[in-house]
Amino acid sequence: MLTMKNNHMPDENNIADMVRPTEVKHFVTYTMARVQAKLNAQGAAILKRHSKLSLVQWRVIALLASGNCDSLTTLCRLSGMDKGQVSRKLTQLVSDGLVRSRLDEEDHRSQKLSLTDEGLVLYDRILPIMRSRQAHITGEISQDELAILLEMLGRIETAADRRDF
Amino acid sequence: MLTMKNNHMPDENNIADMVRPTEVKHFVTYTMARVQAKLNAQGAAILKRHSKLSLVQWRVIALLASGNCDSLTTLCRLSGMDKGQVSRKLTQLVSDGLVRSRLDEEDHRSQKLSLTDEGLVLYDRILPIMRSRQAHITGEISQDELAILLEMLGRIETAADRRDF
DNA sequence: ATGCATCCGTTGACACATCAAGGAGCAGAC
DNA sequence: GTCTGCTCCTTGATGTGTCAACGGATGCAT
Repeated sequence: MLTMKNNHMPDENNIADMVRPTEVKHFVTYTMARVQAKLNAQGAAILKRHSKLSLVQWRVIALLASGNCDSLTTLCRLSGMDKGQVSRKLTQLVSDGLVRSRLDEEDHRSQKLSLTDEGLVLYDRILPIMRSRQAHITGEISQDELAILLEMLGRIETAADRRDF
Repeated sequence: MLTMKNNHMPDENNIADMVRPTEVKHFVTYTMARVQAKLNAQGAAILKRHSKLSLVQWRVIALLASGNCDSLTTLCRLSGMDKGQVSRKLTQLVSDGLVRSRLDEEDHRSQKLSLTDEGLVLYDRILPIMRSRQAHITGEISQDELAILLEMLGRIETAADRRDF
Protein backbone atom coordinates (compact mmCIF):
# COMPACT_ATOMS: atom_id res chain seq x y z
CA MET A 1 0.00 0.00 0.00
CA LEU A 2 1.60 3.17 -1.21
CA THR A 3 -0.13 5.65 1.01
CA MET A 4 2.82 7.40 2.53
CA LYS A 5 1.98 10.58 0.65
CA ASN A 6 -1.23 10.89 2.60
CA ASN A 7 0.39 11.77 5.86
CA HIS A 8 -1.72 14.79 6.72
CA MET A 9 -0.08 17.43 8.77
CA PRO A 10 -1.79 18.73 11.87
CA ASP A 11 -3.44 22.08 11.39
CA GLU A 12 -5.58 24.23 13.62
CA ASN A 13 -8.25 24.52 10.99
CA ASN A 14 -8.00 21.03 9.66
CA ILE A 15 -11.38 19.38 9.74
CA ALA A 16 -9.70 16.14 10.52
CA ASP A 17 -8.33 17.65 13.67
CA MET A 18 -11.72 18.46 14.99
CA VAL A 19 -12.27 14.86 15.84
CA ARG A 20 -9.38 14.78 18.22
CA PRO A 21 -10.81 14.65 21.70
CA THR A 22 -8.84 17.68 22.77
CA GLU A 23 -10.07 19.80 19.93
CA VAL A 24 -13.56 18.67 19.23
CA LYS A 25 -14.98 21.13 21.70
CA HIS A 26 -13.42 24.06 19.91
CA PHE A 27 -15.20 23.84 16.61
CA VAL A 28 -18.28 25.95 16.37
CA THR A 29 -20.06 24.12 13.59
CA TYR A 30 -19.46 20.84 15.27
CA THR A 31 -20.60 22.04 18.67
CA MET A 32 -23.64 23.78 17.30
CA ALA A 33 -24.79 20.68 15.47
CA ARG A 34 -24.54 18.68 18.67
CA VAL A 35 -26.26 21.27 20.86
CA GLN A 36 -28.97 21.79 18.29
CA ALA A 37 -29.63 18.07 18.14
CA LYS A 38 -29.94 17.93 21.90
CA LEU A 39 -32.29 20.88 22.01
CA ASN A 40 -34.49 19.28 19.39
CA ALA A 41 -34.53 16.02 21.26
CA GLN A 42 -35.39 17.79 24.48
CA GLY A 43 -38.19 19.79 22.92
CA ALA A 44 -39.64 16.74 21.20
CA ALA A 45 -39.46 14.70 24.40
CA ILE A 46 -41.20 17.35 26.45
CA LEU A 47 -43.96 17.74 23.91
CA LYS A 48 -44.44 14.01 23.65
CA ARG A 49 -44.74 13.83 27.41
CA HIS A 50 -47.49 16.42 27.58
CA SER A 51 -49.23 16.21 24.22
CA LYS A 52 -49.20 14.55 20.83
CA LEU A 53 -47.57 17.52 19.18
CA SER A 54 -44.38 17.40 17.19
CA LEU A 55 -41.83 20.15 17.49
CA VAL A 56 -42.85 21.77 14.24
CA GLN A 57 -46.52 21.59 15.11
CA TRP A 58 -45.81 23.31 18.40
CA ARG A 59 -43.82 26.02 16.72
CA VAL A 60 -46.65 26.69 14.31
CA ILE A 61 -49.17 26.88 17.13
CA ALA A 62 -46.93 29.13 19.19
CA LEU A 63 -46.32 31.43 16.27
CA LEU A 64 -50.02 31.71 15.53
CA ALA A 65 -50.76 32.34 19.18
CA SER A 66 -48.20 35.11 19.26
CA GLY A 67 -50.41 37.10 16.96
CA ASN A 68 -47.56 38.10 14.71
CA CYS A 69 -48.63 36.08 11.73
CA ASP A 70 -51.88 34.97 10.18
CA SER A 71 -50.94 33.29 6.93
CA LEU A 72 -48.56 30.62 5.76
CA THR A 73 -46.20 33.07 4.14
CA THR A 74 -45.92 35.41 7.09
CA LEU A 75 -45.50 32.42 9.38
CA CYS A 76 -42.65 31.12 7.26
CA ARG A 77 -40.97 34.48 7.01
CA LEU A 78 -41.12 34.81 10.75
CA SER A 79 -39.77 31.40 11.61
CA GLY A 80 -37.51 30.62 8.67
CA MET A 81 -39.28 27.33 8.18
CA ASP A 82 -39.91 25.94 4.73
CA LYS A 83 -43.22 26.76 3.03
CA GLY A 84 -43.78 23.25 1.87
CA GLN A 85 -43.28 21.70 5.22
CA VAL A 86 -45.40 24.24 7.04
CA SER A 87 -48.14 23.76 4.49
CA ARG A 88 -48.21 20.06 5.25
CA LYS A 89 -48.14 20.62 8.99
CA LEU A 90 -51.03 23.03 8.69
CA THR A 91 -53.25 20.51 6.95
CA GLN A 92 -52.56 18.16 9.86
CA LEU A 93 -53.31 20.81 12.44
CA VAL A 94 -56.51 21.82 10.66
CA SER A 95 -57.73 18.23 10.45
CA ASP A 96 -56.86 17.83 14.12
CA GLY A 97 -59.08 20.79 14.89
CA LEU A 98 -56.33 22.92 16.39
CA VAL A 99 -56.02 25.50 13.64
CA ARG A 100 -58.70 27.19 11.57
CA SER A 101 -57.99 28.10 7.97
CA ARG A 102 -60.36 30.43 6.18
CA LEU A 103 -60.07 32.00 2.80
CA ASP A 104 -58.84 35.55 2.91
CA GLU A 105 -61.73 37.58 1.49
CA GLU A 106 -59.43 40.30 0.26
CA ASP A 107 -56.96 38.00 -1.44
CA HIS A 108 -58.18 34.66 -2.61
CA ARG A 109 -54.66 33.30 -2.92
CA SER A 110 -54.15 33.59 0.79
CA GLN A 111 -55.70 31.97 3.83
CA LYS A 112 -56.37 33.50 7.19
CA LEU A 113 -54.96 31.25 9.86
CA SER A 114 -55.97 31.24 13.51
CA LEU A 115 -56.07 28.89 16.46
CA THR A 116 -59.35 27.23 17.26
CA ASP A 117 -60.61 27.27 20.84
CA GLU A 118 -59.20 23.80 21.19
CA GLY A 119 -55.86 24.96 19.84
CA LEU A 120 -55.83 27.86 22.24
CA VAL A 121 -56.57 25.61 25.19
CA LEU A 122 -53.71 23.36 24.17
CA TYR A 123 -51.43 26.32 23.75
CA ASP A 124 -52.29 27.65 27.19
CA ARG A 125 -51.59 24.27 28.69
CA ILE A 126 -48.23 23.71 26.98
CA LEU A 127 -46.91 27.24 27.09
CA PRO A 128 -45.91 27.36 30.77
CA ILE A 129 -44.07 24.09 30.37
CA MET A 130 -42.08 25.35 27.42
CA ARG A 131 -41.49 28.61 29.19
CA SER A 132 -39.98 26.88 32.18
CA ARG A 133 -37.81 24.91 29.81
CA GLN A 134 -36.67 28.10 28.17
CA ALA A 135 -35.97 29.58 31.58
CA HIS A 136 -33.93 26.54 32.51
CA ILE A 137 -31.88 26.76 29.33
CA THR A 138 -31.14 30.44 29.66
CA GLY A 139 -31.19 30.41 33.43
CA GLU A 140 -27.46 30.13 33.85
CA ILE A 141 -26.86 32.88 31.36
CA SER A 142 -27.19 36.54 32.18
CA GLN A 143 -29.03 38.95 29.95
CA ASP A 144 -25.77 40.49 28.86
CA GLU A 145 -24.26 37.15 28.00
CA LEU A 146 -27.39 36.18 26.14
CA ALA A 147 -27.17 39.31 24.04
CA ILE A 148 -23.56 38.50 23.23
CA LEU A 149 -24.46 34.96 22.32
CA LEU A 150 -27.22 36.07 19.99
CA GLU A 151 -25.00 38.69 18.45
CA MET A 152 -22.29 36.17 17.70
CA LEU A 153 -24.76 33.72 16.29
CA GLY A 154 -25.89 36.54 14.06
CA ARG A 155 -22.37 37.01 12.78
CA ILE A 156 -22.03 33.31 12.12
CA GLU A 157 -25.33 33.39 10.32
CA THR A 158 -24.04 36.14 8.09
CA ALA A 159 -20.83 34.23 7.43
CA ALA A 160 -22.93 31.23 6.49
CA ASP A 161 -24.55 33.16 3.66
CA ARG A 162 -21.37 33.19 1.64
CA ARG A 163 -21.26 30.42 -0.91
CA ASP A 164 -18.32 31.18 -3.17
CA PHE A 165 -15.72 28.84 -1.86
CA MET B 1 -42.24 31.56 25.18
CA LEU B 2 -43.17 33.78 22.34
CA THR B 3 -44.66 36.68 24.16
CA MET B 4 -41.66 38.66 25.17
CA LYS B 5 -42.20 41.96 23.47
CA ASN B 6 -39.55 44.25 24.85
CA ASN B 7 -36.32 45.56 23.64
CA HIS B 8 -36.10 44.52 20.06
CA MET B 9 -32.59 44.61 18.74
CA PRO B 10 -32.50 45.12 15.00
CA ASP B 11 -30.43 42.76 12.96
CA GLU B 12 -29.01 44.81 10.15
CA ASN B 13 -28.26 41.78 8.10
CA ASN B 14 -31.74 40.40 7.99
CA ILE B 15 -34.26 42.04 5.72
CA ALA B 16 -37.19 40.15 7.09
CA ASP B 17 -36.36 41.47 10.51
CA MET B 18 -36.52 45.04 9.37
CA VAL B 19 -39.75 44.52 7.48
CA ARG B 20 -41.53 42.97 10.40
CA PRO B 21 -39.78 43.22 13.74
CA THR B 22 -40.41 40.25 15.91
CA GLU B 23 -39.26 38.79 19.13
CA VAL B 24 -38.84 35.25 17.90
CA LYS B 25 -35.30 35.93 16.83
CA HIS B 26 -34.28 36.52 20.41
CA PHE B 27 -34.89 33.03 21.56
CA VAL B 28 -31.85 30.87 21.58
CA THR B 29 -33.58 27.75 20.35
CA TYR B 30 -35.09 29.48 17.34
CA THR B 31 -31.92 31.33 16.52
CA MET B 32 -29.77 28.26 16.75
CA ALA B 33 -32.11 26.32 14.55
CA ARG B 34 -31.92 29.03 11.92
CA VAL B 35 -28.14 29.41 12.07
CA GLN B 36 -27.65 25.68 12.02
CA ALA B 37 -29.86 25.39 8.96
CA LYS B 38 -27.81 28.03 7.18
CA LEU B 39 -24.54 26.34 8.06
CA ASN B 40 -25.86 23.06 6.70
CA ALA B 41 -27.02 24.74 3.52
CA GLN B 42 -23.66 26.40 3.09
CA GLY B 43 -21.74 23.19 3.60
CA ALA B 44 -23.99 21.29 1.24
CA ALA B 45 -23.72 23.99 -1.43
CA ILE B 46 -19.94 24.08 -1.25
CA LEU B 47 -19.68 20.33 -1.50
CA LYS B 48 -22.10 20.23 -4.41
CA ARG B 49 -20.02 22.83 -6.18
CA HIS B 50 -16.83 20.84 -5.89
CA SER B 51 -17.97 17.23 -5.72
CA LYS B 52 -20.94 14.94 -5.60
CA LEU B 53 -20.66 14.46 -1.89
CA SER B 54 -23.40 15.15 0.58
CA LEU B 55 -22.63 16.76 3.91
CA VAL B 56 -22.87 13.49 5.79
CA GLN B 57 -20.70 11.69 3.26
CA TRP B 58 -18.07 14.36 3.64
CA ARG B 59 -18.15 14.12 7.40
CA VAL B 60 -17.68 10.39 7.24
CA ILE B 61 -14.74 10.74 4.87
CA ALA B 62 -13.16 13.47 7.00
CA LEU B 63 -13.56 11.40 10.12
CA LEU B 64 -12.01 8.36 8.53
CA ALA B 65 -9.17 10.44 7.12
CA SER B 66 -8.47 11.77 10.58
CA GLY B 67 -7.41 8.32 11.62
CA ASN B 68 -9.27 8.56 14.88
CA CYS B 69 -11.84 5.95 14.05
CA ASP B 70 -11.93 2.79 12.02
CA SER B 71 -15.35 1.29 12.63
CA LEU B 72 -18.94 2.40 12.45
CA THR B 73 -19.37 2.55 16.20
CA THR B 74 -16.24 4.56 16.91
CA LEU B 75 -17.13 6.88 14.07
CA CYS B 76 -20.56 7.45 15.54
CA ARG B 77 -19.24 7.99 19.02
CA LEU B 78 -16.85 10.62 17.77
CA SER B 79 -19.31 12.52 15.67
CA GLY B 80 -22.56 11.99 17.51
CA MET B 81 -24.20 10.87 14.29
CA ASP B 82 -26.79 8.14 14.26
CA LYS B 83 -25.42 4.70 13.57
CA GLY B 84 -28.30 3.80 11.31
CA GLN B 85 -27.75 6.77 9.11
CA VAL B 86 -23.99 6.29 9.03
CA SER B 87 -24.47 2.63 8.14
CA ARG B 88 -26.50 3.63 5.10
CA LYS B 89 -24.01 6.28 4.07
CA LEU B 90 -21.19 3.81 4.35
CA THR B 91 -22.81 1.36 1.95
CA GLN B 92 -23.06 4.24 -0.54
CA LEU B 93 -19.46 5.25 -0.03
CA VAL B 94 -18.25 1.67 -0.36
CA SER B 95 -20.16 1.13 -3.58
CA ASP B 96 -18.78 4.44 -4.85
CA GLY B 97 -15.29 3.14 -4.22
CA LEU B 98 -14.35 5.81 -1.70
CA VAL B 99 -14.33 3.68 1.43
CA ARG B 100 -13.12 0.16 2.00
CA SER B 101 -14.87 -2.08 4.50
CA ARG B 102 -13.25 -5.26 5.66
CA LEU B 103 -14.25 -7.70 8.32
CA ASP B 104 -12.38 -7.25 11.56
CA GLU B 105 -10.47 -10.48 12.03
CA GLU B 106 -10.42 -10.09 15.77
CA ASP B 107 -14.10 -9.35 16.20
CA HIS B 108 -16.46 -10.64 13.58
CA ARG B 109 -19.20 -8.26 14.63
CA SER B 110 -17.12 -5.29 13.60
CA GLN B 111 -15.76 -3.96 10.35
CA LYS B 112 -12.48 -2.22 9.70
CA LEU B 113 -13.14 0.96 7.73
CA SER B 114 -10.62 2.92 5.73
CA LEU B 115 -10.49 5.28 2.80
CA THR B 116 -9.52 3.90 -0.57
CA ASP B 117 -6.85 5.69 -2.59
CA GLU B 118 -9.66 7.32 -4.51
CA GLY B 119 -11.25 8.44 -1.27
CA LEU B 120 -7.99 9.93 -0.08
CA VAL B 121 -7.51 11.83 -3.32
CA LEU B 122 -11.00 13.27 -2.98
CA TYR B 123 -10.36 14.16 0.64
CA ASP B 124 -7.14 15.97 -0.21
CA ARG B 125 -8.93 17.93 -2.89
CA ILE B 126 -11.91 19.01 -0.77
CA LEU B 127 -10.15 19.60 2.53
CA PRO B 128 -8.56 22.98 1.75
CA ILE B 129 -11.90 24.30 0.54
CA MET B 130 -13.68 23.29 3.72
CA ARG B 131 -10.78 24.60 5.73
CA SER B 132 -11.10 28.05 4.21
CA ARG B 133 -14.81 27.97 4.90
CA GLN B 134 -14.15 27.13 8.52
CA ALA B 135 -11.68 29.99 8.70
CA HIS B 136 -14.23 32.34 7.22
CA ILE B 137 -16.83 31.40 9.77
CA THR B 138 -14.59 31.63 12.79
CA GLY B 139 -12.72 34.59 11.34
CA GLU B 140 -15.62 36.83 12.24
CA ILE B 141 -15.06 36.03 15.88
CA SER B 142 -12.06 36.69 18.08
CA GLN B 143 -10.48 33.96 20.12
CA ASP B 144 -11.87 35.38 23.34
CA GLU B 145 -15.34 35.65 21.94
CA LEU B 146 -15.09 32.16 20.57
CA ALA B 147 -14.24 30.85 24.00
CA ILE B 148 -17.25 32.62 25.45
CA LEU B 149 -19.50 31.31 22.74
CA LEU B 150 -18.36 27.74 23.18
CA GLU B 151 -18.64 28.00 26.93
CA MET B 152 -22.22 29.20 26.70
CA LEU B 153 -23.10 26.55 24.17
CA GLY B 154 -21.70 24.05 26.62
CA ARG B 155 -24.00 25.33 29.33
CA ILE B 156 -26.95 25.14 26.99
CA GLU B 157 -25.98 21.63 26.02
CA THR B 158 -25.97 20.60 29.64
CA ALA B 159 -29.33 22.25 30.20
CA ALA B 160 -30.68 20.39 27.19
CA ASP B 161 -30.05 17.07 28.87
CA ARG B 162 -32.79 17.62 31.40
CA ARG B 163 -36.08 16.06 30.38
CA ASP B 164 -38.34 16.25 33.41
CA PHE B 165 -40.50 19.18 32.53
C1' DA C 1 -21.29 -25.75 27.82
C1' DT C 2 -24.98 -23.19 28.61
C1' DG C 3 -27.36 -19.27 29.55
C1' DC C 4 -27.36 -14.37 29.31
C1' DA C 5 -26.19 -9.55 28.96
C1' DT C 6 -23.99 -6.74 25.84
C1' DC C 7 -22.12 -5.00 21.73
C1' DC C 8 -21.88 -4.50 16.29
C1' DG C 9 -24.11 -3.37 12.37
C1' DT C 10 -28.44 -3.55 9.40
C1' DT C 11 -32.98 -2.39 8.49
C1' DG C 12 -37.68 -0.33 8.87
C1' DA C 13 -40.52 3.36 10.07
C1' DC C 14 -41.50 7.93 10.53
C1' DA C 15 -40.72 12.97 11.14
C1' DC C 16 -38.23 16.78 9.37
C1' DA C 17 -35.53 19.60 5.80
C1' DT C 18 -34.73 21.38 1.23
C1' DC C 19 -35.55 22.33 -3.39
C1' DA C 20 -38.31 22.68 -7.46
C1' DA C 21 -42.45 22.62 -10.34
C1' DG C 22 -46.89 24.14 -10.94
C1' DG C 23 -52.01 25.98 -10.37
C1' DA C 24 -54.56 29.80 -9.03
C1' DG C 25 -55.15 34.65 -7.87
C1' DC C 26 -53.77 39.36 -8.21
C1' DA C 27 -51.82 43.81 -10.04
C1' DG C 28 -49.77 46.75 -13.34
C1' DA C 29 -48.68 47.94 -18.37
C1' DC C 30 -50.28 48.21 -22.70
C1' DG D 1 -59.42 43.36 -22.46
C1' DT D 2 -55.10 40.47 -22.02
C1' DC D 3 -50.38 39.90 -21.37
C1' DT D 4 -46.85 39.64 -18.09
C1' DG D 5 -44.92 39.04 -13.86
C1' DC D 6 -45.44 38.48 -9.26
C1' DT D 7 -47.32 36.19 -4.93
C1' DC D 8 -49.72 32.45 -2.13
C1' DC D 9 -50.00 27.93 -1.53
C1' DT D 10 -49.74 22.94 -2.75
C1' DT D 11 -47.37 18.87 -4.09
C1' DG D 12 -43.56 15.78 -5.35
C1' DA D 13 -38.93 14.17 -4.97
C1' DT D 14 -35.03 13.48 -2.45
C1' DG D 15 -32.00 13.74 1.45
C1' DT D 16 -31.37 13.97 6.50
C1' DG D 17 -32.38 12.95 11.51
C1' DT D 18 -34.12 9.98 15.09
C1' DC D 19 -35.86 5.93 17.24
C1' DA D 20 -36.53 1.07 17.72
C1' DA D 21 -36.30 -3.76 16.63
C1' DC D 22 -33.59 -7.38 14.95
C1' DG D 23 -29.86 -11.15 14.14
C1' DG D 24 -25.26 -12.35 14.62
C1' DA D 25 -21.00 -12.23 17.52
C1' DT D 26 -18.75 -11.89 21.83
C1' DG D 27 -17.57 -12.42 26.68
C1' DC D 28 -18.70 -13.62 31.11
C1' DA D 29 -20.87 -16.08 34.93
C1' DT D 30 -22.66 -20.01 36.30
